[in-house]
Amino acid sequence: MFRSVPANANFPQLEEEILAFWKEHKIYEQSLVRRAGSDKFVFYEGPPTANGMPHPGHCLTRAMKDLFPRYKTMRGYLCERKGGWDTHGLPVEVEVCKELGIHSKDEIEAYGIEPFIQKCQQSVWRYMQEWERLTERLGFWIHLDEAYVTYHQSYVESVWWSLKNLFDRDLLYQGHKIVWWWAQGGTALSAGEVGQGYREVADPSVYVKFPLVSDDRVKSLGLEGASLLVWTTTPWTLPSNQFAAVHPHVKYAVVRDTEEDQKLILAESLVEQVSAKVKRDLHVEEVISGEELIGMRYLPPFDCFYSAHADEQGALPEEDTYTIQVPGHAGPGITVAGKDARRRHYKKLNLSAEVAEKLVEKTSDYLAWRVVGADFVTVETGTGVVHQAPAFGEVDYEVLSDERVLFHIDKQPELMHCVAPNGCFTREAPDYCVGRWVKDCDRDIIRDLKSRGALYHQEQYLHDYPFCWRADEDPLIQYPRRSWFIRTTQFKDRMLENNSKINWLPEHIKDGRFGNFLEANVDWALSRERYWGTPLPIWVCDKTGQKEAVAQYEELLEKPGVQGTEVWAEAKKLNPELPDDLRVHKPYIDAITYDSPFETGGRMIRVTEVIDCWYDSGAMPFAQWGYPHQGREEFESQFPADFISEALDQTRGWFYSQLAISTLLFGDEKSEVRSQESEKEDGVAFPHPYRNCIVLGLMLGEDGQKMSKSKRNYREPNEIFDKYGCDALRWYFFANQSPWTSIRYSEPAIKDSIPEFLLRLWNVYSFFVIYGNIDGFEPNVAASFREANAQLGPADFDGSNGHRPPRERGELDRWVLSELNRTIAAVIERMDAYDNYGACQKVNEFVDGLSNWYVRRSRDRFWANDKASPEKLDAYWTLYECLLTTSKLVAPFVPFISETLWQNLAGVFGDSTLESVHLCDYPEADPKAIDETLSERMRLLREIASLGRSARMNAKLKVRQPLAKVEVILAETTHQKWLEEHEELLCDELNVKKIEYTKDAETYIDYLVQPNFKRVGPRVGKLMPAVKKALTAADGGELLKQLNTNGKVVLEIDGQSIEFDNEDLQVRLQAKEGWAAAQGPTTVVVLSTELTDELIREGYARDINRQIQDRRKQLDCEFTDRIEVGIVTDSDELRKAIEENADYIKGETLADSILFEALKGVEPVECEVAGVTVKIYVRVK
RNA sequence: GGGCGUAUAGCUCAGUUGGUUAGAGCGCGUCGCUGAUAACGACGAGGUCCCAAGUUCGAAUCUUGGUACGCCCA
Repeated sequence: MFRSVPANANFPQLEEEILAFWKEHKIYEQSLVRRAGSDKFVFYEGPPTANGMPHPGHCLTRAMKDLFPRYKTMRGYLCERKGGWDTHGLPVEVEVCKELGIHSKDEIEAYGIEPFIQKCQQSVWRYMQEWERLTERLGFWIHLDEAYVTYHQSYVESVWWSLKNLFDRDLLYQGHKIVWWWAQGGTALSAGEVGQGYREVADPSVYVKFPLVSDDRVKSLGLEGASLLVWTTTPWTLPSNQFAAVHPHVKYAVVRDTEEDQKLILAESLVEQVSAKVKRDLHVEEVISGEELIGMRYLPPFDCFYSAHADEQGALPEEDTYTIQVPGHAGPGITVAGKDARRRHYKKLNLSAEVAEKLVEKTSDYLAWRVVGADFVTVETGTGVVHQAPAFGEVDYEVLSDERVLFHIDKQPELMHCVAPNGCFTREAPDYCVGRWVKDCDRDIIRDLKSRGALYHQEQYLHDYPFCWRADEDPLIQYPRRSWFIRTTQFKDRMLENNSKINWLPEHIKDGRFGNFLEANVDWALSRERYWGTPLPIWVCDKTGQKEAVAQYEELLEKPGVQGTEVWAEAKKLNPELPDDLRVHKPYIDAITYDSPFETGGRMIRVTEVIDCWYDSGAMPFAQWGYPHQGREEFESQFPADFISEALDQTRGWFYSQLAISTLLFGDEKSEVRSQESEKEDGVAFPHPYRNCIVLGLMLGEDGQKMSKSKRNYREPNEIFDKYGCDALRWYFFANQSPWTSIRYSEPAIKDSIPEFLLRLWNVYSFFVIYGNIDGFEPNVAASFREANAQLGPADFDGSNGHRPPRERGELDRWVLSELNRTIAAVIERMDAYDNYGACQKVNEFVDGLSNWYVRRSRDRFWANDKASPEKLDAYWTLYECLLTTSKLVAPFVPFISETLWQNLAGVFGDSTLESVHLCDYPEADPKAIDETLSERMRLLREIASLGRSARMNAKLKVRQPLAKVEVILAETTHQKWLEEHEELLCDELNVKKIEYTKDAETYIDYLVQPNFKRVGPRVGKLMPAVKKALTAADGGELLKQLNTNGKVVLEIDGQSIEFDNEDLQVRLQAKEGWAAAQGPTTVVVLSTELTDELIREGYARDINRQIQDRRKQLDCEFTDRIEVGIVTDSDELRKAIEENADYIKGETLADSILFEALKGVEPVECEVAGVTVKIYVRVK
């Protein structure tokens, strides 16, 4: 006996039971043990941060991360799943600050870095339990107890190792980063913070003359005495000017201002605008292309640095590439682009060959105060000539960086500026500015320019400008900070190559968002002037400034003259609870110093910075194992990942950090680690660190807006689990849309998963169990296998009692088994392509067919009285196999309901079967079971039935009314004979007496012959419309006749004779007016609507039958209760109908007798049948 | 301002290499079934495939330009 199935499935409750079962029986662990030694399928968990509550978006990610490992495990792979937590970074600090009610770095330091760090460490786990519970409840199988944690010492040391590797290869360097700077508070602001502080303000906007230096080139172009007209909205940055930028492909006009008798250079398209502003005529004398201006020198408006450096030149390398030695490093040195760098730079700017050639061939150039080309220059406002102060603009700084790489590394343009970190001018600035807040000096600077005649025009300019979000009177400025960088740009090509081998889903990420991002790669600004993060493991000599990197805490302790370890020791003594991992963090690590190897008496002191927490996450492929200090074997066997999946926002986050780090560390011949992939014959180590990546869309709230707690536009995941269950949620994620569409959270849609799929499957299962139990269908008695751990594949039942091989079973059984196997094949094909959506559609179609065709058409067999009839047993065995296999098929998608099914259906075998469906192998399609012809035939049969119903509907003839016959016209008669053999089924389905396949179809229909566009189109090209017209105009029946006798049709079209064979033509059928008919593309069904009295009476009998059944239900009859019926009616016709069909009614309703009188002591029901009122009495015996 | 994506039925979404009746579910309407039954099924109505131009014998699909929305960056 199967366990009886509850009438109302309570999915959430069933799921809780399954969860308990999994836990108790360690099913996940067992699923791994079973695959020990199998090929690996490597999955990486992108670490979430547990310092916020999980929301439905996280459910999607975690469900997707669960699906493929489960699938691959069932397919025979060993897929270990190590959890992970991201723990460092600014968001954690911000949380703690909120809690402490403090903001600035000063306040943090006043509070004390030590307690602050400790608070950060605790805060990281605040919502840990919620996350763990969510993970478990979702059925996400992953090892949480062995999760990697980014602040753990082993993890930190692994990161250190990688950084030392980069440092030693000179891939880690110090440079400037332009940040949004709150000068009054002395701190940089994150993008998020800056974003909060924008408001509209009016700033002075000035047009300033930069006179050209009269060298030969300027003279030869007749530009002597001309000035560049430069525009800026930040006058205070003018003293720090280093370059003027033009767009190479913008036309610049040389204009004469007659009033001033002065030549000016500005973008041609802006001449009119500027002229209107200054209310003067500007006479265009000449127009030249921007690229011709490149390289011209000018006098900057202030002489803060000019006199001292104006004549300085740097060498432009003549070699394509050259090698430099890294100070303090032995070895071959590193290769740097020389002339190649210039070629690349000018190519990017799209310069004409001639100009580019000249620039590339130059051997030296001035370091500053030159015109440079830049493609960001626009001609919407200003003058088209842009003042460049690289210290105070990120874009400007990039110009400087670009310029630097053109020069020989010995002497490159340096960053020049005259503003201190407190936002006040330094002594290099003009006297009247020194020591004053920069913005306060704008007016004096303008006055100065005016007095010297350098100012051309001035106005107010309205724009959005950021202010500090906690001191809203303080404008932010962009300001350079010393920062550590990783030379990722040197690896751009390798990263692109690596990227090109990754299978991105959706595909457009590869060359779109991610590819573009890689193309625009800039060096990774690694350091953060913060507290809670992996400390940058670089120690600096206080005498010489020389540096070295350290890869391990142990290594540090072994340094000569090491001091400062007592700081940690004391803290630990004071508070023994302190996690040991903190010793590699600030402030303890900062205390550790040692003797300098570079100069006697020097001390090595750690730099103060921590690193970007994205680096932590990107280091996860090796750091999760503590590699290389430990876990070497694990890393090597778990790299690269076969599969990862995160949301779109990780493109510049985890997807990038992993790829960059992996390419830098393992992407080059010199790197010590070779991935498994590199053993392959082509020697290419790519792709790593991941081969397949599903990029999930962002999940929006119910209103289409971003999910937010305050808007309450989504439900807590737990509410969904409790209400609908997690299978419903999972199925909604997997089966409703491709995973990369940004999906709008929709509670009704989640709810719909239940009737649409889960309940449908459940009902079939429940049907099977109910009747299987009634009939005593017991596969355990019949089964011949005795092997332990059986998975109940089809072969296991061969030779069982009452079990016949499918080929001996009826057609419907063979059909559903064929569909089952086709589905298996399709699902595997889709899932191997990481297409869960396609797979789910296939599953859904099958379950629908199983429920709405197989079970429905098999009811008679299940209800047959003879419990031992072979047909009945066939039905049970077939349905049993379908359900068992389906439970395996859907196990990765809906792990709970599938487990419930399995445990009951396979449970009858006790210990000889696997105790969980998740331990089973995924089903394999049996090609022998697939019968495509049968599939096609059944599809046609169902289509005819559907058309028949449609025709009935149109003729308003309900199915309960029997009809004499229907006629079916097929355009394509291949399967007609087969269909004729299934007349009974169709008759039953459509409630008609006879089906006829009409020969002289033209009574009912017209033939419409159309070309097969796909075939004929390429052949006839432009004649296509004429062909279509000719075929439509011709007599379709005639064409068909020709086609049937000659195998071809020849038509004369536009003077050309064109031949069509069978496949070139498509025949459509069009029902003629006046018939109760319905048409499909190739089929028409016509009803014979004439009703005889006899047929009408049979319809009445069916109505009566229905009323009695209804009464049975009202009376809560058992399926097997027998009854007595009394019917009271005035209608002779109805009485006759009942008499004629008494056997039918008795059989259907289990009535022993039908009397035409009231039954004593029985409450009648009144209803209307045949247009008259009838009283029906039902007595249960 | 730049990059990427999205736009298809009232709603949520599919739509293969361009091929001539554009699909599903929900909702709505009509009906059926009544031994899966507080379920279930069938049938139907519902579409300017965002707009415009182009390529093509043929465009939801390809190209260009717009519009709206979203994300990322500035």
